[in-house]
Amino acid sequence: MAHDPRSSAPPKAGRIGGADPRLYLTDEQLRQGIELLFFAYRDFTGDPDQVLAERGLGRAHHRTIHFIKRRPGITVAGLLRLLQVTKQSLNRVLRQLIDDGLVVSTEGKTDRRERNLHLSEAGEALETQLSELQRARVGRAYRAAGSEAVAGFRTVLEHMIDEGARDEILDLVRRGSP
Amino acid sequence: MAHDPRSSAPPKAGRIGGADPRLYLTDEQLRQGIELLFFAYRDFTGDPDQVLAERGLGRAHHRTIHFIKRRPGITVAGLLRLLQVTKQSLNRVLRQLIDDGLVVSTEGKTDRRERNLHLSEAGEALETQLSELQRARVGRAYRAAGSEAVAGFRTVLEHMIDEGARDEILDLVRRGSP
DNA sequence: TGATATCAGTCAACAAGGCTGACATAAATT
DNA sequence: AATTTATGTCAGCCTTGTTGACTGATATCA
Repeated sequence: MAHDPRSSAPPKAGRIGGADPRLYLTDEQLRQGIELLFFAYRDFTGDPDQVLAERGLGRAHHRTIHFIKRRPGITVAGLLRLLQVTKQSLNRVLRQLIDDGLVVSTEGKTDRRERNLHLSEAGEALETQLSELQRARVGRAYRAAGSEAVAGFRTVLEHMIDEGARDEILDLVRRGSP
Repeated sequence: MAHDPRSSAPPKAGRIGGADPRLYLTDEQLRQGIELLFFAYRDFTGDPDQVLAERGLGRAHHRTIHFIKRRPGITVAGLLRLLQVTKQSLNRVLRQLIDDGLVVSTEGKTDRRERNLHLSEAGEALETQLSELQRARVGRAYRAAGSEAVAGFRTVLEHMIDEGARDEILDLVRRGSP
């Protein structure tokens, strides 16, 4: 890093240096990136929360629904790997979704210990409603920023993911199935 | 939006027409952006959590410390506006930080009802340790992605913030003080 | 076949960190 | 003097995460 991270006086130029070789990053620039991420993510997750609250659901249910929608037939273990929560924590959420008739759990075809998870019609409808809100927000931001910015946005986010799991996660995001 | 949000079969091209005619946005692209944001943010917030856990603190304390560091002397009300939590919720966190000697609360100079919040030396040290981790991650991602990507990253994030509060927040992020 | 491992589900207990409502105090404002 | 504002606190509730222990059904291995 270019200068002492402990110096509290913000450096003059917020400029992000030249095309490639030595990217001159000040703590101030990094801190702005951090705050931007905080505020953007807060609003990004804020939209669906109201819809969810009306049905007595929370953000955890949203994440679960999202990944089941995206990877129909995913097993409980697969979902656990994606969400990185404990089995007990997921089970409580899943239990509620199944009881509410939003998620359907079926016995595994080849391995009957497994459960394959799908959205019911009602689940699909809710997922659509929720993701609509987020797609609208992201879509607005993408359009306002332009395609080059979008490419940059994605590149930075990709590099922000833990290096160890990066390739696996990116594969997963792009291909859809684990 | 271009296509029926209720159609469950993923549309070939869920184009969202708009400002930039070259920008051809499919639902798939938007969904990838959403997932990328989810995974990146998870890892981004993950680093400090271990350090915090050792001291019996959580993410809420981190956010509080971050904003006090960034805006020394901020009042309780100011912090409430930034964090958008209830007074009771913030107070619990703040109480703990003050009791642990990480945050100092002093009577307002002009208005003695107010409290001005500052980090103690110990608080500064912790903040440095925590933000170091995040700056390292963001810095790595910035350097790997290059300056153009960084600009795009910021632009998209900025547009993802609620339009109503956007200017205020961006001012705040850039100028530092509310 | 019999032992072991794996996948899923559940019970119980706990903690962090949100929330609401009610209320108290001191200081500023009208 | 009355009211409003800034802060702090008590009590209770909810969601969503955790750990640990244990069960049942099925798959796999020796």
